[in-house]
Amino acid sequence: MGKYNRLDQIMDYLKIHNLVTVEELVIATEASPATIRRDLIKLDQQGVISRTHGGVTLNRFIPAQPTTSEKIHKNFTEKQLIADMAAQLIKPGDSIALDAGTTTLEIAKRITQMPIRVITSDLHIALFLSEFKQIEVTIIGGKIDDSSQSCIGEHGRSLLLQINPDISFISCNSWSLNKGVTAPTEDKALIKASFAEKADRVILVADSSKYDSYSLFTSIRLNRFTDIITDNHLDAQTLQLLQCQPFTLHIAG
Amino acid sequence: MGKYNRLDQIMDYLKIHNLVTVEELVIATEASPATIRRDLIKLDQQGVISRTHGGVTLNRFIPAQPTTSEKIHKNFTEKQLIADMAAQLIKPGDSIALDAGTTTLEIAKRITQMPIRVITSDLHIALFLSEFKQIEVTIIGGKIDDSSQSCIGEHGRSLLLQINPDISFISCNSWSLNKGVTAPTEDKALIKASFAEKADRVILVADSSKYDSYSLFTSIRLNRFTDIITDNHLDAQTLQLLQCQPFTLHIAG
DNA sequence: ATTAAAATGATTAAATTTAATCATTTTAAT
DNA sequence: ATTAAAATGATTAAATTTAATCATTTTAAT
Repeated sequence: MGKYNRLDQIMDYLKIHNLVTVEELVIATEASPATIRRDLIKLDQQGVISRTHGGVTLNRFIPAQPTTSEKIHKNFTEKQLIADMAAQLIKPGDSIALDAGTTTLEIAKRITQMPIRVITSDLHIALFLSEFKQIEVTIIGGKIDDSSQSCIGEHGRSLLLQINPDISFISCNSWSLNKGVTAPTEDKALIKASFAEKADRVILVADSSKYDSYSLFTSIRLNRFTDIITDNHLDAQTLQLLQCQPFTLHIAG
Repeated sequence: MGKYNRLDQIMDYLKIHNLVTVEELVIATEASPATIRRDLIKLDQQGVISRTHGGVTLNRFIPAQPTTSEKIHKNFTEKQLIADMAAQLIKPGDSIALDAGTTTLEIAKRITQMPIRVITSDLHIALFLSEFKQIEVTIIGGKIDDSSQSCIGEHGRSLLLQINPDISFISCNSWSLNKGVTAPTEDKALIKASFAEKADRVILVADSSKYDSYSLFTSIRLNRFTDIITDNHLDAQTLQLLQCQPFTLHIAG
């Protein structure tokens, strides 16, 4: 396996120190400023850090952040369009459930000023939303899955089965008409399924690039959803097929 | 109450954008660079943000971070000394429970390379430790308390009562021989008490400045603890009193 | 061991950010 | 309405960071 190199050293330093200068990393790694800058360019291209003229941080969350105001008004990704549409379905006073994921995090970013209750399995979403006073946040609890930094396991499931949200937003890495929403581990599949259990409205938020792929465990059949929000890059045939299904298909963008 | 001013605007911008430049804030607030810098100096003095020459972030956690290498080797606070001592009591393979708080977060920072299991109520600790592969993290779940960004309520308590850690580290804002460890709300007191329930060793980590103050709810009597770790600023009389108690008193520093 | 490629470090100029200063505008008190 | 104090904005020089270039060192393949 990959050995512990200077890039790992920089990453570990960034994990412990919020905002860092090149100078600090020079001291921590005993490399030259030029080398550190070259490393930072690599890490930046990987998308794991953010840089300014004079500062570096780990991208703990808030992925693919446009950094200049120019960019804010263009380069909307599919996920952002999907999140826009999803957020519009939420009304003040609602209780909503947010599955772990970047699309659901995008939804979270759009509801910060709304008086609502949110239940989530995602540490990033919980921490992010808990900074806004109008929002009451509940995290389901349980063992933390390293890759997604979200809760998995029976403990969180038991909480989800006790709660009846107005809307449950579920994201995924793979979905298809045949296999439904699938997940790579049984644990993750179980939590995802629990999100769909008690909600009045169950909404899949998934971009078209994830369509027609699948992982080992089926979590939720598509006909369990009341709505699916996706982007406008599905092919015509698929579109036709999905429009005949019992759920409402929303095309964002 | 205070109205929504430019400082709030800056803070809200920082909550959504990880790493930010003065230029961005100029655009977001429609103020001049000079004004933004003056605001940032204020926020920096309040300790809520970190600055470099060219970047600003919110201090999401990792409090009172020394920013230059000089400072790393001096200015150790009492909390850090306490955390040093606490971390030394942890052995590879242990299961430990970490109460919410900055002292326990300091402990977390010292055990990142150790193969252990950690259970915590604190979102920051959970998120922080979940980035290190050797550590298995569990969060107790429940409603998030805004002020401490940690879990409170019955759901998390039920998890704590199912788990038997080797050591439970408990922090507090107020402690005394008479009233024990106290907390401002019943919810918080209950969670804290639950941390002390099942652990083999129950350790209070609290600096001396918090001694002899109290809040409304008593959470844990001092004689429930097996150890107390504090700093060397307790007065002689108190010291003598505490040394006669059944717990082991550790003085850090 | 030799060689070529890649990585690193030092140097310098260019770009960017900050601090200091002072004029102007806004706010708050009477 | 008037006045003083505070806040803000513009300008410029100083400080800091970055990018570019090239020499040197390290690494990997034969």
